[in-house]
Amino acid sequence: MHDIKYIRNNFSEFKKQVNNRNTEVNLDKILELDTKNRSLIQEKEKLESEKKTLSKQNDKSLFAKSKDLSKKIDKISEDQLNERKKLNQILSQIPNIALEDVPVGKDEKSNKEIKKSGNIPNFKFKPKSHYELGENLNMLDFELATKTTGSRFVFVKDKLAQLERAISNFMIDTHINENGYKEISPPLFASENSMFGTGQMPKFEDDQFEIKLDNKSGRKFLIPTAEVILTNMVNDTILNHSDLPLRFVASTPCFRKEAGSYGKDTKGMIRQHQFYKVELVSIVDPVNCKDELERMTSSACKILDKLKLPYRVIKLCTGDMGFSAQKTYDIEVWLPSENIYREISSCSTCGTFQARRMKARFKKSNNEKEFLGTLNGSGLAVGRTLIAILENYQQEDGSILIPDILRPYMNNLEVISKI
RNA sequence: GGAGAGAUGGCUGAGCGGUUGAAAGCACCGGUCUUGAAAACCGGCAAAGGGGCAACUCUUUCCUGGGUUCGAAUCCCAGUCUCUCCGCCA
Repeated sequence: MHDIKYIRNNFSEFKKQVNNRNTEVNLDKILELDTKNRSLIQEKEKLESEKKTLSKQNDKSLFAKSKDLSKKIDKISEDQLNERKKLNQILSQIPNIALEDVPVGKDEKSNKEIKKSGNIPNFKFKPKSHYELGENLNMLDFELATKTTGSRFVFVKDKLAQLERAISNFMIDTHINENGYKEISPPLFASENSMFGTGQMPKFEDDQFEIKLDNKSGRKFLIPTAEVILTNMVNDTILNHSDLPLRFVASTPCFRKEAGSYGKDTKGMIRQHQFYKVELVSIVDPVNCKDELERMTSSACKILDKLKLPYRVIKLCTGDMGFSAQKTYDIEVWLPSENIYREISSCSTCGTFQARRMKARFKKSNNEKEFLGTLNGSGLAVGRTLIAILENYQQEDGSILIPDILRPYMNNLEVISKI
């Protein structure tokens, strides 16, 4: 959510920056609504002030007049609330604006590669896809999932299930022991308010799974990412400056409808309705957002380094970033079967955009309150890491070598092969 | 599922129709004292929004939404959430 004052005072600049974000919001309407809203407020307040004075006099002869004022106030108040509602509706749909160093562009073609790391494996045979490998091992079962559940789900079995768990534990351990994150095991349901806070709602409601608890309580949604629940830990709070930075890590299932991606990545477990992800969230003094983003991204890269998987880091352009992001690095891992890099992590700073929606603030030394900076990143997507290991560590006979660093998590198993 | 209790500023907690935006304590900030710190003492300290270059000023807010009243944190109704007890339960 943007500060209306900022919009008012920097309108043309703001408009230009929002247009870089591929949105079709009627920004001129904002100014109009804002002006209307404020003039109604002035009218209302003038009458309220009058009424207050009358009331204080406690004089019977003035009661009728006061009652009359009340009616007028009610009327104006209703109009004003109406205008403000319309204004907020528009404001809540405007994406964050990008930092200066973010490339301007319409789609992924304008993204900039900024780092490449690791060696692309040179196979003496034609590398198989992760689903071929997994199915041949009898350890990935898509058909079974179709039977029990439906499309875009998978059964991971036996040693691959163990490997998946190992990946997740290894990532968490690294982040808590080496990168200073605190482990959290959060709820997987989020309230509508939390979904609003991080920006999933109202604009992206169609991507979310709503859960019906009962008829009484408020709306609940399965988290599409732990970012929602971890970031909202500071919802409506005022932290002390000395509490900062807060760094959280959680490994959770994530649930997404993947609406609008029909026909995309239908084979394999690249795009599922449910997947595990290790998520990193930082809550910081907003002046530190940029540094924290670098730190977070390198925390995520470190995982790939340790797994010895080849990857590259991409700086997303304005048109390709997520709704709440101010700047985003995607980390892409090499997939031999596709001969391309695929996204395995996305690290973003949101500046104060989410904090403003959440009313998440901190107290500065002079007691002034300021909105917090929030960042989130995958560290990493567990399912996709499993895919990357399958494909990059495959051998000609279809067995999978286990990366050294994961062996302690696998009872020192060295290779996964068909039984 | 049944029965109760509650929701007040960053926190704890008074107030229960008319200078109450709200006592008190804690926390925090400034100062005195001290070589420095602590303690003690003095002072300050809610938020959001509107107007003004500014000093400043106005309005709203005591869970949310309605209602009663000239006037509501205080009374009434509905809702949400929290807690306790009973039942059920991984």
